[in-house]
Order: sequence, then structure tokens, then C-alpha cells
Amino acid sequence: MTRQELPKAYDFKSTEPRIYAMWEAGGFFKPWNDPNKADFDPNVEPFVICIPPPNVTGELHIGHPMFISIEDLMVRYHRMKGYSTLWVPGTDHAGIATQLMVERDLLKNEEVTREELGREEFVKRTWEWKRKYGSIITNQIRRLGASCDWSRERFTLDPGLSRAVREAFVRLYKKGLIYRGPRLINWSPGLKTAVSDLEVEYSEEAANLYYFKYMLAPAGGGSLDPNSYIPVATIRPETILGDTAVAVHPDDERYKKYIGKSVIVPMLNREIPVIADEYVSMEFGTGALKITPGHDPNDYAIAQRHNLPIISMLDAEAKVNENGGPYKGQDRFEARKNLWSDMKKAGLVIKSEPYRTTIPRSQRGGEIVEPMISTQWFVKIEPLAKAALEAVKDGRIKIVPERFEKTYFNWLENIKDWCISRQLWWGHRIPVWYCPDHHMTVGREDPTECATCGSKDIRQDEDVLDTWFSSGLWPFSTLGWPDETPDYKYFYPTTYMETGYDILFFWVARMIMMGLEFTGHVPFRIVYLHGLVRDEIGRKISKTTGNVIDPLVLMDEFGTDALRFTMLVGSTPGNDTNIGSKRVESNRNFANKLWNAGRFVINAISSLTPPSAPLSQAGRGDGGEGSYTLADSWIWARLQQLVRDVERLFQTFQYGQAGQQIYDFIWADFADWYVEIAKQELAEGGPRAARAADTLARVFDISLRLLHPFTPFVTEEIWGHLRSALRESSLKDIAIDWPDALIVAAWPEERQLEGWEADALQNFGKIQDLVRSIRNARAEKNVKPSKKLGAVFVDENHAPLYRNYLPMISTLSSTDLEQTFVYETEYQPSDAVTSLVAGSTDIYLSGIESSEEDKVRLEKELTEVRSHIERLEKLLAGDFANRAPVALVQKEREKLEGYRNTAEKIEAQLK
RNA sequence: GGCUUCUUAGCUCAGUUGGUUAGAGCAUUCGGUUUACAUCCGAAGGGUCGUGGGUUCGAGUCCCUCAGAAGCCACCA
Repeated sequence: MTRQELPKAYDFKSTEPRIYAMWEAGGFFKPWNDPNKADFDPNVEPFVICIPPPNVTGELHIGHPMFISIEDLMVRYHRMKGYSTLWVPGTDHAGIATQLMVERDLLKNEEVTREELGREEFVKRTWEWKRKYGSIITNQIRRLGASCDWSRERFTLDPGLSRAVREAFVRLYKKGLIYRGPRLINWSPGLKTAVSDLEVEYSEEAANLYYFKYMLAPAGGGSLDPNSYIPVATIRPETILGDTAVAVHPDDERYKKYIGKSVIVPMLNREIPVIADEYVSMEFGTGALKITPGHDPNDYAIAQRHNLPIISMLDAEAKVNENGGPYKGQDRFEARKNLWSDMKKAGLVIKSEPYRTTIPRSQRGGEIVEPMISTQWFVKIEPLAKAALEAVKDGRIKIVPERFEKTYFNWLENIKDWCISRQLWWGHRIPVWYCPDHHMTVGREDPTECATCGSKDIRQDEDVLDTWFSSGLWPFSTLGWPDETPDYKYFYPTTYMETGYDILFFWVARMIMMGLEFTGHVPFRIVYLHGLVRDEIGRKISKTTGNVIDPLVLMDEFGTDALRFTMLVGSTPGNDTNIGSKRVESNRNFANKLWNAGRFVINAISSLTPPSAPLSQAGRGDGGEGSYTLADSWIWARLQQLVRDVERLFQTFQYGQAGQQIYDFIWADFADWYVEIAKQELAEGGPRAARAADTLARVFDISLRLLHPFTPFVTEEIWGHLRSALRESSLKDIAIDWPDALIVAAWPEERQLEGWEADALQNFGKIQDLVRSIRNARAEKNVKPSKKLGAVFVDENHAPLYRNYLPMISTLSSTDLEQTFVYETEYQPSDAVTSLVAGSTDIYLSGIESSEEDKVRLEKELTEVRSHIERLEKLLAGDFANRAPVALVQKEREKLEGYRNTAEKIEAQLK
């Protein structure tokens, strides 16, 4: 393609799909060292990430671009560094979420419930749904540019992964770490399933605290004494139906006399004991606590201590069951209302008052979760947690940012057993079979008879496993475990785990526990946690707030690269990020800037005539024909500096900073300074043009490599054009060993700056000061751009100093300073009226009038300079001179000297 | 109740072994259609780095106090 064909604006819409298809077809997403192939080298170090699997029925939301951008950056960086890189993609069956979605869909389209459909048919339909919609999310992830190896895509319900789940369950069971039994669990009445502690969210809400009387049961069958009662307060009056005791503090003088006696449950007229337990707070409420062991965790604990009976008074839908007497069949809230009004009629009510309390709600449906006694499967978690704790404590796993290690420890140290059974149909069915005699058969293969009694009449457990049980195996189940596959042997343990801090407990901790338990290895070395994406003003993104940001819309409007760059830059690990379209837009502009810089470079290369003399390597310029200018040396040195900085920042996971620095380099240094200077050189033609084009090409190439992990599409596209242009030009040697695509091009190597590079940085800095001063003066003086100014450099005695700047200027180039920024350099004392002081630079401009404003400005400047002098004098007189590093002290001394000179000059001018 | 994070320019945020005059994007003002880019270029204004202390030659950065915001975990009915 020639340069004329490159459009003025970067067309991401047509470019992105084409580039992605090229990468995929080229096999660049696959590890180059494949353990399944003959030429495999086991000594090559792999770099492996497993994707946090999105829900198979999900669609792209703003959280996806965040983790895809970071992970793709990590993967692309390591791929370019030469690692055999594997990013395993896949999706999660997401039990509850998917089942709900399919149920809703069935109800809407066919007006049929899952119960009406039956389990087998429902699961069949869900698979159909998965086949139909499961590729939406993976295609959207492709659109984000994710360089995953799609040939290794996995789904948590795949046969292989299901086998892993079965293996894991059986091992834990045989080890005695899985048990089944009735326990108080969190029950979601709408979903009609148990959920784990983690799936319950607590929110502070307005409620009522109801005060009522527990009448004392008359001894020996006498009649009730209306003055003998224990006042009790509760938020959930309906639980009265399940009360089995009233507890008071043993030292409570008010109620001591009742301990051991009985009280009467309102409306049910059951007698229950009054017990003493130190758990009860004398200060709170009435100081007496009703005990509902069947529906409250604390009451349950007290009941266990006192051997109290446990009554369940709610059914699976949270309606009152047969234990609720007259309230049977009523919904829990209905029963609450009715019970209260009945008690009012019976004269048992004291009062009710508004009260704020924390309400447990289901993470999924949002409904109020009910603690209930239910027979469920649990993982005895302590031994696993202990190992997982150790792995982070001894550094086998490092969490970034480090502060989350504390959170992790805290959670694992206080962990409770994990309820893993769910009363759902979509998921891994629990691999346990029961015979009529209730013997359990647990096996890797589906059994045909009871292992204990041989009965052929066996039935599999109805429940499925918590989704997170299978996700916990993800880093190794995706690689073939429990089989010792080549992939598993080579790629496991994986390298990084990158995900949001919100699933540290749900997922990361469980992967660590299960990884250690089943494979004997940590599943990954580094856990990198990113923050949550919020809206422009920091609010949580939710449908109810109406602030949903659709990444697809942003990508349509500004391109994938712009969105990715926005995600990566300006965010720090573990901290939430606010995203608005403004930032994405400005990054779209950056992509376009890059594109146009590319067009300029390609143009420069293509219009080059062969040079008369060969070029030397980039290096210090001596001003001669075939060598490099100060500007060439400077941009090259700046680039080396950038490579070093980026490397350091990548090593310390500061991707945002790295991106920012690359951005600044490309826009401010390369485009705004170097390209402008190069224009002059290119216009000269001959060796100068060749030299400039050579620098443009080399610097731009390395810039693209550095930027590629951030904005893969646009960099790949331009780089391809650059390579073609170079290969057709007299500079073809530059691109001689470039590979077929930027995605597999070598990462720039960092090195120490050489002496000439440090000099170039310093000298060019002086030029920049100079030029900025001139621009500044022009702007302040409102000098028309067409008007040429004379510039003269003088010392304090107005002796021309131009000569002193000559070497610098001539190595910058013979043309750029004079032609681009200043037009004449003759000394014309009569015109030389404005002094510009910029650091150590003193120049006079001719052709503009001096004014009162100049005087004011100079005075202001003098005040500033004097304050610096004062500060530095004080500093150098103090302990600083003795204690601070010598180089630093020296630097400050030079600075002071500079300020003193400047002050003198300004003073002279003001006279 | 325990733990954590945040508070820097009008807005959104960077600022990682403590070391020049604290930066960016957006917004604002002024000036520019110089043939890579108006999705651009040049310039300017704008900050007691939440408060008060401490450590240090030196603090936006480290320690403590307080105030405000957010989050996680555990929760007294």
C-alpha cells in the first residue's frame, strides 16, 4: 500500500476485525512452544494466564474491558519478550444466573415453568440456550482484541472439566472433607435453594422493632397473671412461631426470678423455658431474647448449648408450615402482619418502633434470605484454608496490591464451612447415589448398584454443586487435570491470575485452596487485582441508577484501542476507576495522532531518494553531512530512557504509568518536537533527509512495539505499513529482520544510557527552553505568526552571546532553530528590547516593542527568583550540606548560582 | 465492632526505595486552516497536595490525631 491510500483518519471499524482475523489465522495466539508437538522444548519458560471465565449467557459489560485489557497487555508483553505464552479462554456455566435467565425466557415465550417442563427437558433446553447464545460473549471478547488461544477454549460443563469436578468431589469425600447434614443455612425462598455465606449481602434498612409480652405460664395449671410477663423485642415477629425458649442474662436482676420457669408462646400457647445465657445483652432491647433456633444463627448456637428443640416454621417458599398452627400457608410477611394484629387483640403487644438494621439479601435475586435448617453438603474448609494461608504467607503466591493479602488472611483465618449444594438443575450434579436404605455411594464413575448393600435401586442426589466449586478448579481443569496431559505438565502452575478484588474470596481463595489440595502446587504465582469500574462521577454502575456504560457503544464510537487505553491508563491496581466517554474520546484522538504520525513517517521514507553516503549508526552528531543531529540524538536518547522506564514500571505492575509515559513520549516528544524538526531536514533532501527518515523509522518502530500491548490494533496496522514502506525504500535494512506481525515482534531491550545520550538530553533541553521562551514572548506580545523576529543572545553587558549557542544550534540542525522558530539572528541594539530569561538562556528579540507589562513581568520574575535564592541559601547553610548526598548538594549549589546570575541580569535590565 | 482505601487544578485522576519550581486529560481564556493529524498546533490562567501534629537537612510521599467519603468482614434480638 502506498501512502496515498492511507486515509487521513484512522479507520478502526474496518481495521479491527481485519487485524484480529490476521492474528488468529497466523496462529500468533498459540504458544510457540507447544508440548503437544514434536519439536517441543521443555526448558523454555512459559507464561500462562487463565481467563476469569465470564458467564456463558452473559453479555459484555464495562467490567470485561477492564480485565481483558490488563490480561491482554500482560500476555502480549510476555509474548513479545519471547515467552511461550498461553492465555486460556473459556466460559462459566454460572448455575443460578443461567438457570434464572432460561427460566425467565421459558416463562415469557412458552408460558411454561421449569417444574412443568421437568428436570431432564429443562437441562436440555438450557444446553440449547447455551449453544445458541454462548458465543456472544466470546465474540465480544475477541472484539476487545484478546489474544487467547481459542483452540484451548473451555466451558465449566465440558466433559473434561466435569470429570475434574467429579474427581475433586470424590477425593475430598474420601478424605472426609466433604460431609452432608442438617445445618442452619441461608435459604433463598424465591430461588428455592441454599446459598453460601458469601452469596448473602447485608444492607442497612429501615425496619420495625416489635415489643411484646411473653406471659409467664402459671404454675400448676392456675390462671394467667396479667402482670407476670417477660417483655421481648424482635424484628421478625413471625419467628415467634418457631420459638423454643426465652433467654435472659444470668445476672439480670429483672428476670433472674424467671429463669427455669416457663412462658407461653403467643397465639400457639406452647410452653417454652426461660433460660440464662451470657450471650444476651442486658442493655439492648428489653434484655430478654426470644430464641428461634430454626431461623437465626445466634439462636441456633444458644439452642445447641442448652439442648433446646429446634423448630422449622417455614417451608421452601418461606411460607409458614404446619408448625405455625393457624398461620400455616401464610407468607412470612403476611404472617408477621397477622400475628402482630392478633397479638394486639390478645393484649400481648407493648409497642413497635422504627428501627434501622441490617437485612440479609440474596446476591442474586435481591430478596431477603431466610436462615433455615436444611440438609446440605459442606466442605470442611479449615485444613484447606490453612494451606492456602501458608502459600501467601511464605511468598509462593504474591498478591498485588499487597494490602489485599491482609484481607485474604483475615478471611481465611475466620472461615466457616462451605455449603456447596444448590437446589438447582443447571450445574454439576452431586456424584452421590442413595439406595432405599440410605447408604451413600460416591464414585468417579456412575455406579449401577449400592456400594454397601448392592441394591440396584439407587438414585442420584438431586442437588448440583455451587458454581464456584468448578471455578475453583479452573487453572488446572482447563489444562487437562486430573490427567497428566502435556499441557498440564508444561503450563501448570500458571503464572498470573488477574481478576477483580470483588471475587478474591469467591474465586481466588478457592482456587488456591483447591489447587494446593489437588495438584500440590499453587495454581499461580501472582494474583493481580484490579479495581471496579465506576461511572464518571464514581458511582457504582447499575441498571437501577441508569448509569450503565455499554462498552460496545464506546467501541463503536471511539474504537477498541481507545477503550483499552482508557482502562489501562489512569488506573492503579486495586483502585476503582471512573470511566466516562470524555477520556475514551481523548484516547481515540491519541490513536488517530499515532496513525498520522505513522503516515508522516511512511511518507518520509517513501519519498526518500537514495543517499549519497552510507549512514552511521544513530549517535552523537558532529554537524557533518552524513551524521546525526542533536535532535536525532535527543529523541533516540529519550526513547532509551522510555524503554527503561516502561520496563521498570511493567516489572512493578504499574501499567497505567507505563502507558502514560509512552503516550507523553509519542505525543509530546516525538510528534510535537522531533517530527517538526525532521520536517526541516526532510525538506533539505539528500543525506540530511535520509538521516531524519532513518531516525523517524527507528524511533517510531520502537514506540509502536512499546505501545502494542496497550493499543494492539492501531499499532499493528501502522507497523505493517511502516514495514512495507521501509522494505521498498533505501532504508530497507532497518526492517530486514522484522517478523510478519508486530504481535510477535521483539520487545525493545533496555540498556544504560551512554554518555553522548545523556549530553543530548541536557543540550536539547536547553534548546527547548529557548524555543519555549520565544513562543511565550510571541504569544504574550501578540506577535503575528507571519512577522519575523530577530533574536540575539547577549550577556549582562549586552555583548552578543550567539556564538556560545552556535555549537548547540548547529548540531540541532543548521536550519530548524533559525527557520522554524526564529527568523533572523542579527544583533540590532535599537530593536532589542525584550529580555527573556529562561533558565540560563538570555535572548533578546528584536522587532517587538517593550512595554510597561514587560517591566511588571520582569519584576514578578525577580521576586520569584529572589525567593528561590533565599530558600537555597538557607538550605545550603543548614545541615543539608552535610547530610544530603553530595551530588544533590552540588546540584542545589549550581542551581543557586544560576538563580543569582539570573537575578543580576534582571536587575540590570530593570535599570 | 474489626480491617482497608480514598481526600492533589473547575471536573476525573496520576504522582512506588522521601530529593529541582507537584503533573496529565477534559473544561476555561488567548493566538493559529505552517501540505501527518482541527480527532490538530502554540501559549496562558488555575493547586496552603482534607485538618492538626510528629519524624527528617528535606514530606503530596513515612508515623500519629481529627474530619469527610467509600468498601470489605463480622454483627445485639
